[in-house]
Amino acid sequence: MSQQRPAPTDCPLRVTVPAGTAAGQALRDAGAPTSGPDALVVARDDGGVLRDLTWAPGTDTDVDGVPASSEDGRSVIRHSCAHVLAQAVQQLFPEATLGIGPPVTDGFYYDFDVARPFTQDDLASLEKAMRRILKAGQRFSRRVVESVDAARDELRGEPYKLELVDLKGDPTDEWDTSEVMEVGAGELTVYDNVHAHTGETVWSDLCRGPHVPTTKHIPAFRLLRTAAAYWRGSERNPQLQRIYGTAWESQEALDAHLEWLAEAERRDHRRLGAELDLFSFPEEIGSGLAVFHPRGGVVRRVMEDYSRRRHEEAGYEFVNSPHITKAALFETSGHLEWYADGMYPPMHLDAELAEDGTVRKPGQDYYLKPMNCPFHNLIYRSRGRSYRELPLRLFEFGSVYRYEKSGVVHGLTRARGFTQDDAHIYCAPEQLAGELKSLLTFVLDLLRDYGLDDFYLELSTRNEAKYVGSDELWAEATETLRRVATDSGLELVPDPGGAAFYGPKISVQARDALGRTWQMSTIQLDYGMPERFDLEYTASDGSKQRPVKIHRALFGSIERFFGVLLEHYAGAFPAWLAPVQAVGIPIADEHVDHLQQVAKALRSRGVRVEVDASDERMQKKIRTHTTQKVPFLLLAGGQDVGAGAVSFRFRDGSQVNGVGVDQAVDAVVSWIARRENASPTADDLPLGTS
RNA sequence: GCCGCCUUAGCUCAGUCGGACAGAGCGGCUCACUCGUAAUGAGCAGGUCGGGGGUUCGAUUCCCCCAGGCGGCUCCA
Repeated sequence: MSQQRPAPTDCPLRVTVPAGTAAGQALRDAGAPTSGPDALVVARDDGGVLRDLTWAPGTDTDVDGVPASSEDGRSVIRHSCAHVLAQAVQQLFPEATLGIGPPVTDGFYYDFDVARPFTQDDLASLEKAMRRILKAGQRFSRRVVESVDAARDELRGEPYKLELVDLKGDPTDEWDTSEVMEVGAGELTVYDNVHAHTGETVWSDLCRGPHVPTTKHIPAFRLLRTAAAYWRGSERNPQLQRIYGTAWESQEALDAHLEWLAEAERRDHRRLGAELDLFSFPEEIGSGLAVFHPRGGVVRRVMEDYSRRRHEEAGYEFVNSPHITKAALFETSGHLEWYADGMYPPMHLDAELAEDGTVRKPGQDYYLKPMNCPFHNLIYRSRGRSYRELPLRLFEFGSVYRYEKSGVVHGLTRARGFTQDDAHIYCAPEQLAGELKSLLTFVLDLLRDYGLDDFYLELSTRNEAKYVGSDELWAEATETLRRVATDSGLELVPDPGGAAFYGPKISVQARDALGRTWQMSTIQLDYGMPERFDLEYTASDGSKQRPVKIHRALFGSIERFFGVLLEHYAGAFPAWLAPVQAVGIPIADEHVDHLQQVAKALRSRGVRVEVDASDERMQKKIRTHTTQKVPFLLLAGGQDVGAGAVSFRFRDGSQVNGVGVDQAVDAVVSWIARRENASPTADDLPLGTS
């Protein structure tokens, strides 16, 4: 079921390039491919820097050829393709000025300042113009600009490029120009696109490079969509018009990528949610607020039940807290100070006016909760705590509401109301490392039980503009998390500035069946909240001590996790989670009773089973329940009834006929009980024909 | 929040360059068929063309506002 993007290849070819010889020449002499998906597009020098193939080292240098089909090769193709796009845009829209045009994961974009936004039709004409450019075989020719002033002069019609030139000289600016591969590090370079025959420069762009030798080395591309984007990523800046595209080393690779995109669209949880009758977002309720239908509700309940059980086994205690609270609680926690923008506005209650209209009683602001943790602090504080109680692990499926900006709401994965599987662990400082370690193991094990098994970790560190607490505590907390993360042996990716205001966090990123990554669990360290709420415990020596708090969500949000699993499984949930686990399909009416008996036996053992007694034809029923992704279809006709048997049909179309009813029931029940995440097929269900 | 696009039956979508009873497939319901592994046939019902305002003799169609959605940007406790 898993479908991945076209895999990059790597077929390194290393040669020694003699001083003064072009790297491309040396590689060609060594027999490097010059056409096809493995054709070299650039070279990597012995310092790891990517160079144009025309680059000629000053001394003898070892270089690697970089094939088009490698990750680096693809990036270069995409970057060059972005240039071709920009050239096409300025051909068709001469007034357009240029922003930046870097390669990104699976593609590239280029930003333009244009009089009117691009339309779909524009994309079609731009693709046409780009094909003409590719066909013309323009050469990408690197040129070092003598001075910053010369560059300014050359770029006088390009205000955004000028800004980049000026920024380059300003090391205090936080905008990293190298990241977007636009302006060179030590010097300013321009790439001229040179006509294949006349040698005339057709178009130029300020750019670090490197680039493919000629536009013929961009074998396949597609423009995908248009969007607006703020210049240099800040909403204080003007919005430019961005065009996204993708480019690949071959038509086949492009086609595979487009097919991957189409598969992602087919799996979109919003689409599957409607098709499988799982949930919806009624307009009447409001943006980002879902209702779960019976079938979605079952899946959710099973997900939650299993999680509950595992948490109980791991020493968690279950608590509950209300959805709204007076403002004071979020003043204490700091939410109103730091995150009021993300909260629904308050309800003002209980105010009373006197006869003359003056306020007699001021009233209170009540807020919908965006987080559960302040409530759990109150539970902790409800009585004195002993060190013997620690770690105290409080767990809640807590519904929270966050006023997400209208443009970011997205199905179940970014909602305004959702349920966190939220736990807060209060422990003594010396328990912290051990608790974090077992916590990470617990989290990963549980995610694996739901069928996700490809992880990496992200360490989010302090956002200097938004934090509370002392430097020492942050440093200590961050170091502790880093150690636990490193010890896990998983890949660790830094996320500077990504922490919440009260502490650093580790997040578990999971890759799904399409290779996409999702942030799942978060483990957050918090010294600040215990202080704000003045939480204490009595230590063994009778002294009062401050506990450390760990915030931890495993699914993150139930809704989001539901959406991720739905896409991961393309709607074909594992049998233990499937809303309907088995459907009985009679060949004719006279076989219904037999299947009702089978269904009764299954139901008595906890299986969610239905019998389709409608007067559709059997073939139609098979189709219906296959498209509904039911894992076990149990057919019965005259032969089965006569033999006291049923015939299995699975999602993949495989079948096992004439299985005795007892054996069939046992097989289904045990498959579900084992929580097998694969779809059952004739091959892996142990069924003998009776 | 910002930019662009979109909203026609439960779902997916035609259609109306401002003019006649707004169409199809799927789904639903009814009837017939009783069938061995992905769509049996026939009939019926179902739409204030997202909501409000404006322009016009006339608006589903043009304009404005609002809501909801989509793609991005920004944001993301």
